[in-house]
Amino acid sequence: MHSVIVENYIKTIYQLENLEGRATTSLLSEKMQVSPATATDMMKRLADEGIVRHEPYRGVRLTGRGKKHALKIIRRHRLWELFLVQVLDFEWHEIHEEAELLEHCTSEKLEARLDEYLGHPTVDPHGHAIPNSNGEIPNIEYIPLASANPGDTVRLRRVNDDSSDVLQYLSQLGIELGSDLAIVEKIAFDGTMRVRVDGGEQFISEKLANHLFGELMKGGA
Amino acid sequence: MHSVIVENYIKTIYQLENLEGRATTSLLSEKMQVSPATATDMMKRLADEGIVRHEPYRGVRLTGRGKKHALKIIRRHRLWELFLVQVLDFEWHEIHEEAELLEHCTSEKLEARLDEYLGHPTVDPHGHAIPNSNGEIPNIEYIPLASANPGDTVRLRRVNDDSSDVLQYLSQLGIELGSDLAIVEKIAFDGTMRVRVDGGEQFISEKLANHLFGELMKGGA
DNA sequence: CTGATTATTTAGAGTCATCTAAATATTGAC
DNA sequence: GTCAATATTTAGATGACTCTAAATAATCAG
Repeated sequence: MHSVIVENYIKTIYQLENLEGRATTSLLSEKMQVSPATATDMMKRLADEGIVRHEPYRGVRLTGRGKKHALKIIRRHRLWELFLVQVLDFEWHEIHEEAELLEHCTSEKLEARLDEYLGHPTVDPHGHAIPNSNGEIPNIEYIPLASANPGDTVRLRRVNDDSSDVLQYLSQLGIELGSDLAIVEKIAFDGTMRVRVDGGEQFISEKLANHLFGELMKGGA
Repeated sequence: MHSVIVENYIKTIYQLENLEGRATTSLLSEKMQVSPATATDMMKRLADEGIVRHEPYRGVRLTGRGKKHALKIIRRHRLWELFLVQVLDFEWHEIHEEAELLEHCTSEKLEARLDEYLGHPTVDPHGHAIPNSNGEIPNIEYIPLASANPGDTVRLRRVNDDSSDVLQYLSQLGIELGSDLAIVEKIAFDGTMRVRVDGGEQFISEKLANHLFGELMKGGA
């Protein structure tokens, strides 16, 4: 079995691959908070183990086996997040760090029991899909709020940000999964949006709007 | 903070101290499955940190601080055990190994939420007292089944064994916490007991009987 | 109370994950 | 297309935890 450290590299490589196409030395070293030399070493080690394919100077991509590993860890992470919210009454901004630890001490049986207790859930409290026990993950297409226009209403379905601050801020604005965000105005200059939520009006920066995903309910391009 | 490894040494020292008065090099090395040299190293390290007091060639004893550390870990272990049984429907023989991992990835907040969810419990599924959040642990006096005599009935309150096999075997015999064990006969030769439980008769070896603790209900010396 | 046995410690070394500094390869500006 | 800037890899070293083998201390039998 892999150490906690190695599991975290595998998970991070998966995320970088989804985000950037592949995990380069500098991206990996930044995300893992280690020196580039350390990232290179680990990429070579994982390549030797058949978890990734390494093209020197061009980064790594997970193999099929590597992808399965990563999805297993992500599944456990997201099951724990949901469990913390639904059972132990945690807030959505408190769960990421906890799950980051718990995901590495979860046996097959514990994973199965969590899954069962939660009724075989398909999404976590941030709206991310939970891979099934075979490591399959549905690819649900939502649009980023930033791509919507004045007159559109977007129903929030996913927040692509594990940062506690961002999630806490959204809660403060009265925004949660399922909230309908009606775009009143989009400021051309910096992309900031004025949106109506539950009767109130809020400003959402373009940067934040790029992390909010949902379904277009009415209005259009 | 301490590594998982160091936490396990601290916990093991606590257990050995309770069992044998102090943790010697050989006991510690055996329990931790490391060489005696490694145990010595760790004892010296923990002494430097003020977790234990080390008398060379005579083993270690936890300091006040060390004891607090140990009881924190044990508290988390036992809360998780109870949680696994009560919430996730685990059997009592399946929980030790799981809790052995979870105890090391439990934040203050998670510990508090577990405790709250379980209604501030005082004993775990094997009947061991759960230390409170100040690291205080009540010392409840029960008698070992082995000390009881024919005619006595002992109500089972604690099983001093984390081995999955032993617990599974007890379940097979229909014995659980709260069971009344009526001693029918004690074989002089090897101490084996014939006991009546729920209408059936079972044999319990002296070795096992020394791991079963409870209250004397009737009969006497 | 002495010698043999057993327990403990010391010495020296290995592995894993990490670092810094130096060397090498790639990329981008002109 | 060449050279400077940037990214990556290599080389050598460190700390945490582990080992084996050798040295030393404690214990026990006679």
